Amino acid sequence: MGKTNPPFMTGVPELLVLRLLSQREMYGYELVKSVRVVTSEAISLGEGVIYPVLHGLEKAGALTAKRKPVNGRTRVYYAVTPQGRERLERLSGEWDRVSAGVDSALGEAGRV
Amino acid sequence: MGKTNPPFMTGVPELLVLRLLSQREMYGYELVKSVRVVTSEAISLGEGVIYPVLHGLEKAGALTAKRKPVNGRTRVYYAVTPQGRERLERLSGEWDRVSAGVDSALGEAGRV
DNA sequence: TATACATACCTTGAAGTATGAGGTATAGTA
DNA sequence: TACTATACCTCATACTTCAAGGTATGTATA
Repeated sequence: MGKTNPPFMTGVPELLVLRLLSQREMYGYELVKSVRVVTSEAISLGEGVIYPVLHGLEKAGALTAKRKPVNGRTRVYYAVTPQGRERLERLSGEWDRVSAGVDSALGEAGRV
Repeated sequence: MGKTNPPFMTGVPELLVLRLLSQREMYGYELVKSVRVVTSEAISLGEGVIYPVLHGLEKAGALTAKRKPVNGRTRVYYAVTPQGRERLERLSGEWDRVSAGVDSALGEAGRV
């Protein structure tokens, strides 16, 4: 259903999640809202995107999970591991390379 | 086999092809080399990427193809249609939105 | 002559991944 | 009572890049 493979989004959720968690621990639902805020509403990721990313990164050893009961509800807080930081730096570098390349191409010889 | 779904690349080949062809007609093999040049070697797209994109865009009405024999070899020159220009503008806007969002998130509160 | 490289087109299989919709459950509010 | 916000989760789908391999001609080199 829904449109898959939207342009330019591949890898973005993982990058944003790692970036946000590198600043402080957060739980999934919180990340969903934070992404909207830190991207100035430019990017909005649903829970169906965030949770699978979180689980995948935990499985890969980039994150650790910690369950905390708060107000009768359970929150799962995630923190970045050293491995996760390496991953963030690698991804971040990739992003810089690709975005610089595209911007360079778009900028060539004036705008359309 | 080969690594698929590389981060941040989804939609990039299409954007670059449309952008390059919006400046002048080119043929596939030429586009392969041009992409490397205009992205300052940051992005390199193989023929296995370029040709399918070209065929897809032609089928979608964004490009027109014109066969020209040159030095005994046949070249297929592609040109952007008005529809293709709309597509370029739409894609270009998407790129600006997403990249601004990511850069904003990466820039928040200092680098890692 | 033989060898290699550049040009120029093409197809195919594989594999990852963002998305919307749907599902469960509790707490607070109108 | 009903609705909204919080908070977790799964699933099917379909799209797309990529490497590798294939064909064929022209040109340069040994």
